[in-house]
Amino acid sequence: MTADELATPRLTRKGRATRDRIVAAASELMFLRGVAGTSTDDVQHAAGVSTSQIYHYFRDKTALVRAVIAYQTQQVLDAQQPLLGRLDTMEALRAWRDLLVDLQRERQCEGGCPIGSMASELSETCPETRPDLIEGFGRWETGIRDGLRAMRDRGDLRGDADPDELALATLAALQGGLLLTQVRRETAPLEAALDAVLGHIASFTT
Amino acid sequence: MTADELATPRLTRKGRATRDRIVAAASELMFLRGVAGTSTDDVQHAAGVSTSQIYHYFRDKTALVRAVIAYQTQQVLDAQQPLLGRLDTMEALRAWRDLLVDLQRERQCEGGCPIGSMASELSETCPETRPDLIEGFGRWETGIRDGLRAMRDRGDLRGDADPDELALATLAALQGGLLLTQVRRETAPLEAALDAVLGHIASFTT
DNA sequence: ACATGATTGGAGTGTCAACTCCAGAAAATG
DNA sequence: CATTTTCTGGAGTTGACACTCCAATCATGT
Repeated sequence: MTADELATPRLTRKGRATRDRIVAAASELMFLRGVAGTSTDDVQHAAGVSTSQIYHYFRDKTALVRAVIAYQTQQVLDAQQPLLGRLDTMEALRAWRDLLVDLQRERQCEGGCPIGSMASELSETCPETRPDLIEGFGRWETGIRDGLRAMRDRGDLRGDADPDELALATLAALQGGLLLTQVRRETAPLEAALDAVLGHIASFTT
Repeated sequence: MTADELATPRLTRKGRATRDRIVAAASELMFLRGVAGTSTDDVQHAAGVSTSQIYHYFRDKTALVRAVIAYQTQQVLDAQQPLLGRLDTMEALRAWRDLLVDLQRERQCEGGCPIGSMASELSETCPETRPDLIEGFGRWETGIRDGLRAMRDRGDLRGDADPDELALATLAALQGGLLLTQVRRETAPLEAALDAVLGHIASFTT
């Protein structure tokens, strides 16, 4: 029960397609230019729809933004699969690290993290989106945490390792690394951040 | 030679005071509501000046934003003194960690990092501010790095510890921790992030 | 086929934002 | 004191933005 279905109870196949096009176009624009930097007009043209359609499928811009957050969360998690689903060995963690670094390099270190950027922009200015952002981060954190828990349950991590805390620290390092990488346009910060936290996790291996 | 003097070569004492009031007011508003969420009108009222004064002291909104970045950088660094100037023992690092956590708690985890928030909002939408943001982060990073270098030079850190990389990782962990703390309105992410990176640094101690 | 409701196009509205202009007050300069 | 420059107030301009409205068109179920 995302915010989607509640807003528009009945959608024909065509309607859903149009709605999806709007969300996809809005997501790309908001990723590139920020939420405030993206007007509904921009979204219209990019999606090839008319003014009224956006307001037919979304109550207001905030509703659209919430749909964009859900969409980007899915995109981000999908881009990390299948690794994110099995982060239960140091090798998997290192491969995941490399994937994240490569992804940033591919896009010339531009844009940062889609979720992180929106979180920063919206946390204070648009409180109603905070639950969506928390959920997005939460799903990400869960992926990391489950792997670490498996490692500890299996005995690969010592008992004094706290998977929950380590997962949170890992997500934080990732976010901070992405932010600095975005500003400086080089992957060094992301690499340093992830290497440090992975090194820390490795120090708990048996 | 900051951007300040270049823009307005001659300032009387009164002029400088007015300019400072504008920057201080803009900084607070932009911290609370973001750059895009702060209009020049808002700044006017908060600073108690008239429309033309803002454009007398700043060529445009971007110039004002650049001044705000410089101001916030100074504020952030000052708030961490004198600790930031002497981060050359694990005790100092831990005290610094506690200070950062306390600062967040004091402001109810709202707002995140003044520099980090602006970096995220402006990196893509306003490229001309990126050098200012890089410099702000750079000064912060330097404070951390110098302490770690001193530790290694003194022999408190092993030779295989890379102070530059560790400093970068520390700043990244801090930024990511602040972002998650801002979204979730609790200090746990910041604590986890800093504890992890400090633990990692501690693993290099002799 | 027909009725119902979803879907679409596009003109229109009110608000608010950044920025300009100009003229007068205050301050520095010589 | 005279003059030059900085400083200030506020009205005005231009454009963009979120959002509304209404009429027309299509899809769907019976």
